[in-house]
Amino acid sequence: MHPKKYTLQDIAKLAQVSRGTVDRVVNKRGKVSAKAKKRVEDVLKELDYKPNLIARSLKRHKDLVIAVVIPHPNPQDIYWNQCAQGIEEAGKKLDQFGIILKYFHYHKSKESFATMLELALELNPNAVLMAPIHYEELKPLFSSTEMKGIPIGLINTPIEELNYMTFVGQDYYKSGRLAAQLMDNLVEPFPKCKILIAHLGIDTDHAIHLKDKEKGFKAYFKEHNAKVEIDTVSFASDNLAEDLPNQLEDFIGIYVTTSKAHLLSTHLNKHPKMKVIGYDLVPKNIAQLQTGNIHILLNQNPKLQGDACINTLSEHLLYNTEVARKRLFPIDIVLTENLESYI
Amino acid sequence: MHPKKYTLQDIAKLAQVSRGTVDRVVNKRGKVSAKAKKRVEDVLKELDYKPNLIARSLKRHKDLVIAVVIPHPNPQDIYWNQCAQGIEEAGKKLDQFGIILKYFHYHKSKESFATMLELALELNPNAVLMAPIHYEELKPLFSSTEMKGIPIGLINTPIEELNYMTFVGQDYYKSGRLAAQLMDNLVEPFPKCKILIAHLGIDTDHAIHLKDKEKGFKAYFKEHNAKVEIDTVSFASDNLAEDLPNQLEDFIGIYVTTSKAHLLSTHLNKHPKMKVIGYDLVPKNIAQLQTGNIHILLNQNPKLQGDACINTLSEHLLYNTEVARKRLFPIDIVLTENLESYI
DNA sequence: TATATAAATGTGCTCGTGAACATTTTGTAA
DNA sequence: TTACAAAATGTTCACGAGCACATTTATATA
Repeated sequence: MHPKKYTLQDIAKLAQVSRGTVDRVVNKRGKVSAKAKKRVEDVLKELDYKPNLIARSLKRHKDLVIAVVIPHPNPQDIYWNQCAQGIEEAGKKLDQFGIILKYFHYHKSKESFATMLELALELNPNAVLMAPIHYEELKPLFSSTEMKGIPIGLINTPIEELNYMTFVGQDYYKSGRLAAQLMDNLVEPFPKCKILIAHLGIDTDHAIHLKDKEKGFKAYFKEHNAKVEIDTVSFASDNLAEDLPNQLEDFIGIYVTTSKAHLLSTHLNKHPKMKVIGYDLVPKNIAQLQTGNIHILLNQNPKLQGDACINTLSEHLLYNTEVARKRLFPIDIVLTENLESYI
Repeated sequence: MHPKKYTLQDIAKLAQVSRGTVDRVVNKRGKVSAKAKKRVEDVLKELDYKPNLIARSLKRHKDLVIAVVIPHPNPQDIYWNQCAQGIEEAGKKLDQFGIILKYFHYHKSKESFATMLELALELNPNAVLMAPIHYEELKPLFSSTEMKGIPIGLINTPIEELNYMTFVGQDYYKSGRLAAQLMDNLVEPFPKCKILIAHLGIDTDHAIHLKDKEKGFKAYFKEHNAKVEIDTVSFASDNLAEDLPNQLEDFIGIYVTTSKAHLLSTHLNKHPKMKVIGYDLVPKNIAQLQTGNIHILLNQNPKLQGDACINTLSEHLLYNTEVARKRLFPIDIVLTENLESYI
């Protein structure tokens, strides 16, 4: 049942060559005659040889370095904070295998990002995990020859033009569609109703995604409930007191595309029937979910994403496996009754 | 930043003893003088020595065996089928580390389970992963001395009396509560409404869980919407034609606690406004979700559960780590708009 | 003190691979 | 054919820990 494990020595004997030759074929080091190469490859295929990774990483004494270039995980920024947590936890386990992570946390400016990426590249890392928030500014750095050959894992923002190896994130358009479906189920079917899309406290790092969410949200209603009227507002500041439309009573639901849904709380007291859908399990949002001001939170699972991205990269470094180019995480729907299971 | 890794040899030199002596101290093999032992232990503590697990498992030539005792994963039974899938996929990666899985699939009878568990124990496995469906019958087997010392991972059913090492599963009571909340949000607030809890096509292996779901469902409504009337029906057979109450029109929603919600389809055509919540992403359920007969599916994520359980056990075997005693998975809420991301 | 015996300590080989090095075979030009 | 480099192939050691075995040291007995 369980396949016997073959060693280089076994292969060598069967192919009637030395272990060194097999090693050269397996690791594509060249210096092997075509004839020998074929014999070895035949045996390799025949026995389905898989190198013993334990032995391999024992022998390799130099550490493999993964440079992690992400926004600074300050506690206020739950997304990157949790993401960093996932990365660090995954990193601890990889320590065993001689993989070490070097962190380059940047502040949210193009300059900081560029600096950190350059610093990271100076290390000559074996792989780079990064969140390319300022993607336009990135292009010159990416095209530089320094980047050549280093496997790149992207998180949060897939930039197709880049030659990345793997991407971990979500589909923001679908996230918007899902929010719309939830809203559609939540609100009572009035003959006429208005819903507000609110981009609150927007941060440059997610601006692009917000547009995708908006598109998805609108697309859903266009397909399923065209009589619903949808307005959109954006506020960069955290202070909504005077900015929010006074006529909130016209609306029956608010879709907050950022993690700032909790900012609405003071306004919501006047509109107890308002349905609110927001993002991310930040403490303030959780509190509002429990008081009933927020009805649904969508969880992007940044921690799992960080974990997944690091694991994909390290798996590639260690085992040279083919990796999925895209890994889209499901969007978890969080209500009060299943909140606990997510935290 | 990164702590240097010390080897037995390093310790030996500093403690002015031989590598063998250090080895004896580290592995508590005895045959060391008190004086030497102290010297070595001091150095060990000083340098915070951690054995290199890679080298250790390279040397260990005998495989570690995990016996997997779960219901037969036939394609009809999506839960165990996916669970087995997760286990097998996790197993493939562990192959590398000399961990092999031996399967003992049982048919759903006490006898079959007992037989398989005994067969598994005869192997003298290093760990056991099992789904203890027939838990009452288990007790004698568990108390037997054969079980002593073998780490046990439970999946699906936590049995507190057992001395298991780790459990992976869900909280069924909370699952019921969540379903209730979703139902509560879905149905329009009529002055009087009746909701049906349906245990359809019940299988002995989940019978206990179904009761928990029912309790949770009822508890939620008792707390939040006491005027809702809740009826309960159970059908073991798959043929509901004559069994289902004719007066379905009295009900406004149905909570199906099993993966058989799709069986309702023929009846639902007559009741287009009926809200249905079911479990598991089986193809038939998915089809009904897409046609709109089923509104929400709760996904128990059996595959991830299998993966998690195997990984926890093997991590313990390889690295002797402390493991979480309980790992409760969130219940995913699946609508048409996020269905794709789960399959 | 010599001798037997146990306890303590040290040494050497092994696991499978990678890489440096040593050796053999092949190819090419005089 | 000889000479000699280049290419191909073979050999050896190292990685760190575990374990069997060899060796040294301490203790007890006559």
